[in-house]
Amino acid sequence: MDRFVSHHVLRLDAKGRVSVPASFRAVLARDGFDGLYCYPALDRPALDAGGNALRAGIEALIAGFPLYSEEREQFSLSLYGTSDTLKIDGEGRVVLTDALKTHAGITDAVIFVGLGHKFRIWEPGRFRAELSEATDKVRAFKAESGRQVAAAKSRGAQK
Amino acid sequence: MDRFVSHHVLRLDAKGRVSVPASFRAVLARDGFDGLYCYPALDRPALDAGGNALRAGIEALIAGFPLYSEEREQFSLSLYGTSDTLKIDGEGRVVLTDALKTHAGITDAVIFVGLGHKFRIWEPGRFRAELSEATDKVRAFKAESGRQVAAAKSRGAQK
DNA sequence: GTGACGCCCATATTTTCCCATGGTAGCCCA
DNA sequence: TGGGCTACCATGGGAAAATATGGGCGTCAC
Repeated sequence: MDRFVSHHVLRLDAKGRVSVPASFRAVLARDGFDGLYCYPALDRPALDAGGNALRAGIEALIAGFPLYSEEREQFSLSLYGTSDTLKIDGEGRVVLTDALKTHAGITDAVIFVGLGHKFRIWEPGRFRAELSEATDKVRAFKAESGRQVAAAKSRGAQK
Repeated sequence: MDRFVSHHVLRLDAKGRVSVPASFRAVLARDGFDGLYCYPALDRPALDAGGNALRAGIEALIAGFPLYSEEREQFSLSLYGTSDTLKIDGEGRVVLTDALKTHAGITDAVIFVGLGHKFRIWEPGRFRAELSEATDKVRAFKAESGRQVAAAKSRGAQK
């Protein structure tokens, strides 16, 4: 497995620690990253997290802008400036910073959600809303492509 | 054989394990996938499952959207976030997660139905309902085609 | 001091691995 | 053709390993 998949609910303990799901840790280990690269998601109350692959992607994005350009400065600030590299303790747990927890509204439990090359950390209640919205979109997309295929076929048949 | 065909009813044991039908395991082995890629079917109370082929299809769908686009984020969330890569034990059994069982209403038995490149897992009662509905549709379609052919013939049209 | 943090150990589950058993389908040989 | 024989399959259960979680304690900064 080299992809983050599935989702897991985990609780924070009294010291604010959370276990990173074992399957996600396995992906991080394969990726050769010791720690957890984590930053607030740009446009939603959640956290993006991952290992080298995620970090390299961001680096590439920023490297795409010319040195000293305004965009580059802004992207660097917004992405690097708010990122943290969290330590993973011997038991596979991390401690989220206050800034991260505030951004996602996290208090005593979180959901880790695999997105393939990275994963996202949510406050459980907010996650459910987001998931059902995304699922509706995918369902609509599927229904739409079904109609297009049917239409293409009937055009072919008439021809 | 490199296609999932036929259907098999199997029971869950006290630990929640189910044997994957041997013929399906053979297809998975040929596909070179160690484990079972499984997720809730979008628009019915069943589970879709398969190996690399299935997984690659989903990956291709997601890769079709630009990185960081809203669609990509939502598709990843809904598809990867609800997928599981189940381990297959030495005897060819898997354990379905609670989320998967809930989606399909599975309690103590399931039916595996081959669909060619993937297969579907149902709670047996729901499958029977789905099957009879599908059969009615096919029957109606066949009757309708028959009428069209007859009509064409009566007009004297030739192929 | 005092609080935050890193590191270590404890423990209840859950999961994984291994071995056992009964049933069945196919096969071989008389 | 019929009677075993064998191989494989679905299923059951026990024991070992891994996981999530809780807590103790020393260190370092302030």
